[in-house]
Amino acid sequence: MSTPATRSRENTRARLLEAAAQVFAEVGLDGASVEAVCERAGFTRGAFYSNFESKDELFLMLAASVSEVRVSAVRTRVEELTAAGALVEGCDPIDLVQQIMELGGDDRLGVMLLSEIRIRALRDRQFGEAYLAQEREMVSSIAQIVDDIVSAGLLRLRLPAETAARMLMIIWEGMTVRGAMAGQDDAQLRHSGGAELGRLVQLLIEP
Amino acid sequence: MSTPATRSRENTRARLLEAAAQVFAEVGLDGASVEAVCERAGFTRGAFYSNFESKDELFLMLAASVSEVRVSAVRTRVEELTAAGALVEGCDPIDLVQQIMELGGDDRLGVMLLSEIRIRALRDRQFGEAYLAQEREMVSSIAQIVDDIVSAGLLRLRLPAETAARMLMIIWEGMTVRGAMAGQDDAQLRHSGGAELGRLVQLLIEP
DNA sequence: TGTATCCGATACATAGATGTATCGTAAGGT
DNA sequence: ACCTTACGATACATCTATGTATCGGATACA
Repeated sequence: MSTPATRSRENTRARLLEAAAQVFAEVGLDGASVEAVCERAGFTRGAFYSNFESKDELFLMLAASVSEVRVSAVRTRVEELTAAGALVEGCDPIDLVQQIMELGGDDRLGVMLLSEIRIRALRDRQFGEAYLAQEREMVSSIAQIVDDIVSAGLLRLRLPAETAARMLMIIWEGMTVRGAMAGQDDAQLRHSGGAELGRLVQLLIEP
Repeated sequence: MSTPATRSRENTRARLLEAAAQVFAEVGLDGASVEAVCERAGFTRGAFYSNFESKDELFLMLAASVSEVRVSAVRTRVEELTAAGALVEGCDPIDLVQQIMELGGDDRLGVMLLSEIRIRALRDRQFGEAYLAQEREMVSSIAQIVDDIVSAGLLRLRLPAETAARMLMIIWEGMTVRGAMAGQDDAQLRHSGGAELGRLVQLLIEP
């Protein structure tokens, strides 16, 4: 009766979104034909237009999904760490930051997809607002745990927590992107980016 | 005889390159048709294919030109500052960094074009190498002046100059991109980015 | 088993982009 | 003044993507 959203329909949409994530990452939004996405998902365009209005609508949904996943991943991780009492005397702040940063696409394709989203945010005013809003959420989640550590008296910052968190995010992004360019595999990518990030952390905290 | 590269031919190529810079920035490499570029330049596609082999070739030339301009702009500025003896006792390092960073496209379109180049660097291995190489040049130019300041005994760094320079570049890029997203006009863009950059500088130097 | 419905496949009409081949014209040499 | 060459415009053939309209089959329900 009231469409319980047929099981297989949801599945189709999910597969199309997944395929789109890959194809968009590989060749870009404009470079990707609807057909290419469908082919990757194992469908024809009939399935596509039955589920989405246009390539653009699909992209917006995908971007929203990616954002939501990233933000909530960071948030739950922060909550876990806080609840699990990881903020004890001997904890290594560099390690903590890396643990948080490692969530969220730092594989090669993930970086490319995020870049595609970022460039869309640059071109599309409205989309840009949403992108920045989502980023502020992430920053504030990170700032929160930083603040918790400071409040616990484990260390002191040379900057406001928000500012520090923003810098961490930007440096993290910059390093992952450059790592992906150097064609390193994912493990190295994580590691080399982490090294630089560690230096920034040492910079941020007061000895 | 030996084609002295007719005056008007060089001019045509320049106009096409300039138009391409605009159009690529606005709608992206894949989103831009050859025709759109030609129209912007006031030509038809006949002129285009008479001067370039493909859109891709044009893009590569444009990217090379942009890189070259940026690197040499920074380099000559560094030389100017060094030669002019700007590294005196009372100089403000924050100001210096901002002066250097302000060169190189920090207008809205410039940011978008650079992003387009960056994403290409992510997708194309060979191009990525070139991109990173060019960036290393910039970083080392910046590191040089930082080093000069340190050598002059005006201040001390908490990090190697190269690392500091890299962080400066990344933060600068991150801030300009986010500024452009917020839809600020160019002046504000420069300013808000500069503020954050200033904080990083204060972080980098030892009090 | 019959039937209604939903969903994805197929076929088609259309639009837009690409690249090439040809043409006209303006500049330069003799 | 004539001829040649260079350069950009025009016209055309091809290809690819898009979106829609229609069809076929599976599934749910009686």
